[in-house]
Amino acid sequence: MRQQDVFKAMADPTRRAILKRLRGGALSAGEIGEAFDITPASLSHHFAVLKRADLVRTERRGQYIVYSLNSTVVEEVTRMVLDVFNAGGREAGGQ
Amino acid sequence: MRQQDVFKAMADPTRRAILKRLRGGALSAGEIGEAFDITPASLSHHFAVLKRADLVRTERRGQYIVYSLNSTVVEEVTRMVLDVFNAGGREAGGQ
DNA sequence: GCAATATTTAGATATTTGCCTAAATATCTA
DNA sequence: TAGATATTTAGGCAAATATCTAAATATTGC
Repeated sequence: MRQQDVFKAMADPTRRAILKRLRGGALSAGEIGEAFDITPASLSHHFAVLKRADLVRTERRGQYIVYSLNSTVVEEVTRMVLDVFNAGGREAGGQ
Repeated sequence: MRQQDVFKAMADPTRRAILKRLRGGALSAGEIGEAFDITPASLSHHFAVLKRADLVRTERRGQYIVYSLNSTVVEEVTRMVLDVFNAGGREAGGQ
């Protein structure tokens, strides 16, 4: 999980909204897309960014592909934030 | 402190490195710049982004302009991350 | 006040990003 | 296997971003 990918992924409002939609549980790509006025192709691009950052996991369920939050994410992203600002006293660099 | 500005600001590796340089205490623009192979003008642009996100504060000290981390930042940014992933049980939305 | 130093602003250029349409791929059902 | 549905990939365009050089602004010390 690279800091660069994670922060880049979270910098887009649509992607943050996708993550928030997933807080309630796993959803298919189509179900996620219902909330956005954007083509499926563009959505798919955002999914790819979120996956590369390892913020979401996917699983094919028949015809659908189901997305869910990577459950370890909160802790890891929080750690990254603390790393940048040095809270927690560590000096180690996350890059 | 808008989520959009904060996450955008943190998405750039140079800006994260600037923040990390400031963990040790306040530094002038020039002192910060010593660590980067980039023109003062480009640095200044990054400072503006960090200031707009309210991640850093500035103070003129004679000829110099001194940058420091906004000390309330760690808590606020962490709260934003938790908001996106819903840790902490809140439902309220940070936009 | 002038020259020197520090920083920002303006304007230009190259890269990246987000979105679209069209086409490809995967799975289901008849 | 053919047709329908769900999702991704490819290719292109416009807007945003990161960088540069040059010029402007602010402050110090003589």
